[in-house]
Amino acid sequence: MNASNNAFKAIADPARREILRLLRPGEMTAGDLAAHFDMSKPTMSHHFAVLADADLITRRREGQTIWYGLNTTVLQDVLSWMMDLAGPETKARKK
Amino acid sequence: MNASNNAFKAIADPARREILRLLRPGEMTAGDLAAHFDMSKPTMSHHFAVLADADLITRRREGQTIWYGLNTTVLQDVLSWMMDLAGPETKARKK
DNA sequence: TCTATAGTTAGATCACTGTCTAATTAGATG
DNA sequence: CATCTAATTAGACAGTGATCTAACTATAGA
Repeated sequence: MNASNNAFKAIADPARREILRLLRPGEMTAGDLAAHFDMSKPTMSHHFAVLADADLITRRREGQTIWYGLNTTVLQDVLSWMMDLAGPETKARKK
Repeated sequence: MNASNNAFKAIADPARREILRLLRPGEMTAGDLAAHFDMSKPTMSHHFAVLADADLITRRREGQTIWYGLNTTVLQDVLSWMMDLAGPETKARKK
């Protein structure tokens, strides 16, 4: 039912949150990203796949290297869900 | 390392997000919460426990019934992490 | 104290997930 | 084309997690 469920699942993992944080300033290659972690490259590839499946990152090939970038549009959904909860005490909205 | 990791894990489940949403307007009893779901009471109890462990909800006994309430303080942490990512394009902050 | 009600705890099961090594694809280059 | 580099896919494995039934704890009331 919830389309952004994948996004919530994706950000549940600390490594994936760190990947997103690293991508905040701009695109990075898969290799450079992987270098920040003490994990095998296949494991990193898996995390990239989960993030991409949730539409949290973009993927672009350039020769041999693959560039990943942050896609904030889905994050906006997650953000707005959270702000609905954490926002001002009373809720004077729809219905 | 990340203290609010439990919170991210907790909100990864759709049922638990719905619980939080239901608690938004105010406290509810375990039974009334459970009535909104097609799950056994023990399963609901498990979800309450996960949310409580993440400090996302409060727990209060009153006679036979237990009242759960939303605790937004941890949500603020999650929120601020997310806003760092989804915020304005350039980040002109601390190192 | 017996019983009914509200809720949790215990224990089992099955699916999913994070991780690894080995093998594979894709592109660049001699 | 042979080979090197970058990255992914395949397959296995252990740990976690969502769920259930059965049993238990706690409170209220007759």
